[in-house]
Amino acid sequence: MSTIIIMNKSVVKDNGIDRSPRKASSRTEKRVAKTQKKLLKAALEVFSEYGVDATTIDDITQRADLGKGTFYRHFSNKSEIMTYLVDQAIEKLIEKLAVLESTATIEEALEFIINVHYCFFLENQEEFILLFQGRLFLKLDRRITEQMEGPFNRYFEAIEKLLAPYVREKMDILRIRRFACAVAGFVFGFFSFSMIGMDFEEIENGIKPLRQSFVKSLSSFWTH
Amino acid sequence: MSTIIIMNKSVVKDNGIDRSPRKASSRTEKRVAKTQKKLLKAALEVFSEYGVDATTIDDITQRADLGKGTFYRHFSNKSEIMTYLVDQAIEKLIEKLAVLESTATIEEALEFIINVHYCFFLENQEEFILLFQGRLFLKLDRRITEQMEGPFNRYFEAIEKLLAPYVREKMDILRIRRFACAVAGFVFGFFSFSMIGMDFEEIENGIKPLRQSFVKSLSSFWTH
DNA sequence: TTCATCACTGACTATATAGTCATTAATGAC
DNA sequence: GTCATTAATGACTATATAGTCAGTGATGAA
Repeated sequence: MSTIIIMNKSVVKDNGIDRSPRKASSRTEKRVAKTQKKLLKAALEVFSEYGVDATTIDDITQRADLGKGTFYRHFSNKSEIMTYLVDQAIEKLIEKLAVLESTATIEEALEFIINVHYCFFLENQEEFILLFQGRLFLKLDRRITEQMEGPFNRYFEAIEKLLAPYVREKMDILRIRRFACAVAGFVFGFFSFSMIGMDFEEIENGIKPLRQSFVKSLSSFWTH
Repeated sequence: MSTIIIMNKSVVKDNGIDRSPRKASSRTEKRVAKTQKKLLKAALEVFSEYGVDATTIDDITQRADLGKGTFYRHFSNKSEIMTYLVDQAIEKLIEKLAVLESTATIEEALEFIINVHYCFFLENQEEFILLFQGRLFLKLDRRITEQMEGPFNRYFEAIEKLLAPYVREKMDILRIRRFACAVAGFVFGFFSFSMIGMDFEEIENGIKPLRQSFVKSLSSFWTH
């Protein structure tokens, strides 16, 4: 009888000596990873093209050039892969927000936050559209909502964390949340509407001066 | 052989004398109108609850307490009833925008525009959610897009028309469009994000001071 | 009251999609 | 090279939904 226990994606020896963390992830694991990546890429594409709701599993697997059954080896349904992608996108955004230097003034901090969103929008349009849709589901379908409140709350917390150093003693947590809403709303909203009949250069020309005034007004609101 | 030509919903005499615009719309026509109203109300409800995509025709007719066939007597498919509702909602919003007095200053005009959106959001949450979804489709499904660009363009034109009197000679049409985007984006975006974990009073407290600073910064942007 | 018209109905059909599973192909241990 | 394991496959089934249509009932003209 073998002493080797084979688990989902890793092999573990149970005889005292645990030889190496495994040369492991040989070709099979790489293939699996590659397949999953293909699925995620394809899903992100079709989600942003057709919308999450209108997308079928066949759309995803056809775009990924994989069999339908393969999808179900990796994800249990459409909602799962969407949640995964939303999570990933939010994480990306949070990561970019995290590098703000602590020496910045409130104006610099706000400018930075808006700019991060702006760059994210420019460089990751598919993710932006996905998040925008995801945001919408928060009000529409309670079941999906529960899966997605996590990522979106982390997003708000990240913004709140950036603003925390500038908070005066008795500033309400609600006030900060409101602030985060205003910033996120402005950025998402402006870009979303900009997407009708404006090209990139126009959007860029449009956002710059508006960003300045928005930052100015927000910081004067912030500091009373 | 009768000289009366019966058309879809009106009766026309073709013998010279056209007696009255018809006592006509007797009970039958009222019943038809009532049925259509029930369908529209039900559709608006379920669209805002489940989302347009997730809604089925059965959802609509069940909510309206009508047979499924009845739906198809009034609308040819889901997309048609959605377009109708979007059109209606935009018209409502435009109508409220149209009453701005021409004596207002630019600050007053901006304050007014934002306030109209705010009231519309408070009083017509279902329509607001529908428009928000409709806005999203503009980028997602080219076929639906074509049906809906009309209403959304009229919306932008309405805002541009309000701002036109304050335009300096050589102000670009693009600049005005950008401005309209910023306003619409700010309002839609802020409310949309506000809907997560905020009640009405909080939203009201949140929007007021932000609106003031936003108006101030926008008007300074406007006048250079 | 009678009867023609047409709004309304909901069981039915056709179709699209989710999810399954027996089969095939690739991998890696020996 | 052989063989066990498991990833990938796509034809298949079960189900949900769109859209139809023969039948029912309300309306209004005579």
